[in-house]
Amino acid sequence: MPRTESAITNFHGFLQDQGLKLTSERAALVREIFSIHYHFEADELLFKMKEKSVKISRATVYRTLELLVKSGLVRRVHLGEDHYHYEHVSGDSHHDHLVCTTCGGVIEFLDEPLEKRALEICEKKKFRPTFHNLQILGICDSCRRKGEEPEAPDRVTMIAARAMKLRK
Amino acid sequence: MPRTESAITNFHGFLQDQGLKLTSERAALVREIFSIHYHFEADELLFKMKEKSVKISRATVYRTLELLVKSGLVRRVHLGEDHYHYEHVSGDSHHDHLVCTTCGGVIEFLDEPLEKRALEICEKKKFRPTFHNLQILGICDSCRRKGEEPEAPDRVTMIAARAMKLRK
DNA sequence: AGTTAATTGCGACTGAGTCTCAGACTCCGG
DNA sequence: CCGGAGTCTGAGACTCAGTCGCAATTAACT
Repeated sequence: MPRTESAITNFHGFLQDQGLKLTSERAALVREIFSIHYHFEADELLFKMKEKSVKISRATVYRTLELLVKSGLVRRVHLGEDHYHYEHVSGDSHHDHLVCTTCGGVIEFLDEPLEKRALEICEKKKFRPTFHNLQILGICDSCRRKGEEPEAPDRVTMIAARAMKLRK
Repeated sequence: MPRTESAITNFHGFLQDQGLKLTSERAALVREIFSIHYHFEADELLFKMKEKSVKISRATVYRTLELLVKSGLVRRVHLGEDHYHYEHVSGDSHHDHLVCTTCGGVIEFLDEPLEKRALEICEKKKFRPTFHNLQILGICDSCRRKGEEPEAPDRVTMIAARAMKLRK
């Protein structure tokens, strides 16, 4: 799977166009990001690098993510609550998200008629779209089956889930 | 315009159902919120109260907003970047947003075919939606006209714009 | 190899949002 | 109309994501 290396090449090209440099830190981050086939958070990435004993500072992680977003190799997504999540762009394209408020799971989808309709709306409003972001919050099938509406939308477990992430 | 008072009545009902109380602070916040006919941020609300010399602490503002969201009288929206924005629900319903990345302006819209399509997608995926949130980022008509693509998406001015908001 | 501008890490900082707890208030029953 | 139980408030400390400034380092072109 040479996807990762081609991503680095792409990124390198982008950096050169901007008069910027491809450093070992940046390359390592791209490699890591393209091995994560899911959404991730900035601090999660930082933590993974630390686990692998690749020393990269928080600032660099954030700076690199910003560059990657600008280059188009990585996309920023809002999922349900809180702060940002990221995902790498796999050559192919855009999709939207169904986010389960009970288990936190995310289902991706791409729906042509919906995309088309969104463009028509923009046209009507004379708005030139560059990107869009649709999340539908709700309850996924499996959560619905086990226990109808298992209480509050589980802020608690989501927080607990990330409590482990020691900082620094 | 008795909308505000009926909102307070609604909220009172909601609170009672939960065994909670309608305090003067909560009422004042509801009154303020229903006089803002646009999106606002939590700290902005705090600031407005301060301006009017109605003393309400930050904690109370956040706590009340949470209750209002739960009660359905206020909606949380993501707009473009950063943190949350809120808007009151005006009896009528849901809408989505076109957000201009140049001037920060927001155009609201409600499009039936699009809403319908979103529901169909949920059905297909056996997902029970409770809410959705669509933002389309791009360039609005007037920004497009004056100067094609006036540089970077103006993070700077957005930050400057809020720099004035002294804390406390 | 040398130069120079870009990059890094560090630690301090910011800003939104949360938590704790003592004192204040609401609301209900009497 | 009063008292008590339990909710609510304000203040300030705290958290957590993200940013910034700066001195030391490094990529990349010559």
